Amino acid sequence: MDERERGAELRRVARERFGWSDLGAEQAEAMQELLDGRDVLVVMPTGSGKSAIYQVPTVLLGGPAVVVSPLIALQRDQVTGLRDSEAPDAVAVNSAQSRSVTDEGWQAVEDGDAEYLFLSPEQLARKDVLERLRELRPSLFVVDEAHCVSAWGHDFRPDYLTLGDAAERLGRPPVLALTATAAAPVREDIVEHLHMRDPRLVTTGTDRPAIRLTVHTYTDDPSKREAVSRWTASATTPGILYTATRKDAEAYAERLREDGVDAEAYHAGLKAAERRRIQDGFMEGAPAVVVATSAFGMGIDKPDVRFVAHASAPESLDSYYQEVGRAGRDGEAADAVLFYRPEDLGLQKFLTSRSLDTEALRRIMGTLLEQEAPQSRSRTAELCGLSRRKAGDLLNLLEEAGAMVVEGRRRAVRAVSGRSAEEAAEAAEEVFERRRRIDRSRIEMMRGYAETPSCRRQYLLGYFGEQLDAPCGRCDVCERVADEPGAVDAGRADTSPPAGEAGPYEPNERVRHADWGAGTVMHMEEDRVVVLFEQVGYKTLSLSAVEEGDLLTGA
DNA sequence: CGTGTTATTTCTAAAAATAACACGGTGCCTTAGT
Repeated sequence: MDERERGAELRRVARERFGWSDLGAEQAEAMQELLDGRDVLVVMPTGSGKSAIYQVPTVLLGGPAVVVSPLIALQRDQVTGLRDSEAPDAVAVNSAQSRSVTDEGWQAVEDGDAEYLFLSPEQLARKDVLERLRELRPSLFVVDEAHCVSAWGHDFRPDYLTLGDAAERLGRPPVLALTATAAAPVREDIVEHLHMRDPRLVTTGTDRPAIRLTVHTYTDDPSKREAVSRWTASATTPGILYTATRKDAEAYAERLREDGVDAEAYHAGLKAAERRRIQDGFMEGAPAVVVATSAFGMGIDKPDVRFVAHASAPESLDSYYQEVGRAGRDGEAADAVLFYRPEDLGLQKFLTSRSLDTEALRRIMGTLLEQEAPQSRSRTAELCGLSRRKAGDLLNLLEEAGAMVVEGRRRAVRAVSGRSAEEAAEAAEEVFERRRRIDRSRIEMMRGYAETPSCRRQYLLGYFGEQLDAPCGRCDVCERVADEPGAVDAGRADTSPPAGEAGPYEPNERVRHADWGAGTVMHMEEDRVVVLFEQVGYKTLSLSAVEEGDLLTGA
């Protein structure tokens, strides 16, 4: 079958089985690549049909799709959605349903009655689950919300980092990673840890022009709180107000209710039933405002959210834009407002600062070096007297440092010879330090967005590796410039280098810094340049200082 | 890292300043006992 026939076949299945009359160019392209057996990384906004990209090819490939999904609630929604359609059925395997439901699910997939199997990364860390999956000969390995690999894998949910091994143990079908937003370091994390091979990148672009971007800056906490409450109380609903803590979520919700707003707090400290009630209610229109920590939002595809406000800044622009992206999916105007106080970033610094047990790291490496044959991860943990969880974290670091490899169908771990435990541990510490530097620099980019004197959308898109040639005209900076007396180009915050007069650096250009090594230019402003360095993360440099010291050279 | 609460101190007994301390986000899973 040539490419054209396959395209027609894809469209026929999409129409007849799923009721989709047409496929987007990017959707079709990604599906074709999968049918050709290639790995694909898809970066597309939620609501643009990312799920279709695996659902349609699965029908043609003749084997079930294994779909990794971060939340059980999300799995449930997806399974229900597929059951209610003409499309093939789906089942989930997780701890929240009874044993018999899970057994029936497995049976349905084994009998060919269901084509999609949803599970969490934790399920895929289980030997029995992997073996059962391998016998199913899956045709696709799909990782939904793939930014979780990067956002959660390094600490919160370490099993995200071993998904690449899981894919290999179940027969290594083509790997598809799906996410709405992913800046360069996040994409690299995804590709590396899912062991993607020469992946095709398919993206529709990150910009959401209908969302108006605004930042309000405060010097003290009480006036910020007052402003947040007032703004939210008078905003067009439905909307989401994000807070940094559970306590703040409760406090703001209370205050808004006093002001007559139908608002409810949402965070991970609530009972599951309560969370479900609030989320379902919000989808139906009441409450009109959800005041939430970052626990709220994944999988929420409500078209008419009119605002996403932040009572304080999150730890990265990745998280910020992920949350902001829940506004205005219907394409109508929506607001993204950040209430900013520099001090708020202190909490984010705390939350992202994990510590490393260097003694345990040396112990586990020493144990690995003593082994004559490769051992399983859990056996290694046992030998060192560490929890499976902690040993897993350390092994992930050692693997990234190249001090340990995972081999064979059983994915046993083995030390790489030629280095002492001390040397290997130091290399792993360096990997850890590098990540910490990058985490810190991501916080600094959040600061940079809040404090930029130029167009916010240009800054934001530059962060995601995309270039917006002219200032957007739909952010507070652009609008402020338009209001200034003597504004020439009405409505444009044109602080970027004038067109035609090329600045010294171009976005995406590879550069090298005397101290920080190799990097990529992300964003240019009149007198500053933002560079993403491989070893130290994001840095904002003054152009005059760069030129004076000859700090950046082409690479 | 910053904030709010509690404990301690202080040019010596009532109040105020300072120091010490606790707290802060995201979800799987497991399994015994109602």
